[in-house]
Amino acid sequence: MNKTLAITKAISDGNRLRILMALSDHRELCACQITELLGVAGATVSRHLTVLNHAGLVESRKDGRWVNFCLVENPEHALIITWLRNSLTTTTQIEADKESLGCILGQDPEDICRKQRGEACCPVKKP
Amino acid sequence: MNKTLAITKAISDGNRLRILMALSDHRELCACQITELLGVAGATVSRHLTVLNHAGLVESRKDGRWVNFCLVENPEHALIITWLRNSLTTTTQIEADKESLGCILGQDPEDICRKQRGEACCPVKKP
DNA sequence: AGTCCATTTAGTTGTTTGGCTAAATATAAA
DNA sequence: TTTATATTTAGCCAAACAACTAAATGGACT
Repeated sequence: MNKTLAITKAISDGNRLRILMALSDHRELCACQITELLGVAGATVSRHLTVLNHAGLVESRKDGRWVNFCLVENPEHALIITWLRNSLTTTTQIEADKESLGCILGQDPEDICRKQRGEACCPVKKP
Repeated sequence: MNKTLAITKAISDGNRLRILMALSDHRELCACQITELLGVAGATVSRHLTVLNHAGLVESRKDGRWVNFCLVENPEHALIITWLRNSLTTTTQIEADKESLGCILGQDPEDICRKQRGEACCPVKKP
């Protein structure tokens, strides 16, 4: 039962659901893009990603200083991911996130990180 | 997102998963039978059932002093219930529960409640 | 009415969890 | 090597939660 519980606990938090939906729309996102989307501290995002990873829902791929995350393609998870997509795609939060992600993907990750540590950077568009 | 979160939070507890699996095997169970299965205080079971009810997963039917619970048949929940059954039916905990439930259903609920309040289950005449 | 009793609600306690900041780690560039 | 920086880990705090006991509720019975 522990494996199942790891998954149900992993999906019982709003920010983690937002991460899963973002990754189900865009194959791969780096930590700073997810941080920008959620608007919480990078350390907090990292911990959420660890929870999702331990549940087997998300995996990471290192690319230099950057770390990219994507959903694990596992037939055992197909039902639950489908159910989450069905339940969430029409919610205002997830629709707003989809819009935000459009902006975020249009920016250079370097600029995103600069902004996140409080430095000035190129104009930022927000919906 | 709140509706979805109510469901994911509801299924993120081991005892509540046990309740859901029990109800998916036996159409209807009364509170004292579930209490007997889980082996925790009746008040605790009542709270778990309230959480499941608020998430829309479980409904109750009063029958005199007794209260019977069953799964809500809702197409929106079909996927998640199926996924839970797939993930859990082979776990030792749920298999043990299935066995226990066989015994519990064979007993008179009156006896179950007597036992739960500490009386001998097959009343012995006192001098 | 009065009693019994299955269940729920209140109130308490110890644990878990999600957030933060600051320090540590690991990689790239200078 | 030294510096810069993206991410993770550690440590802290407040809110949420699951368990318990005791009190309240509501139905059935005499």
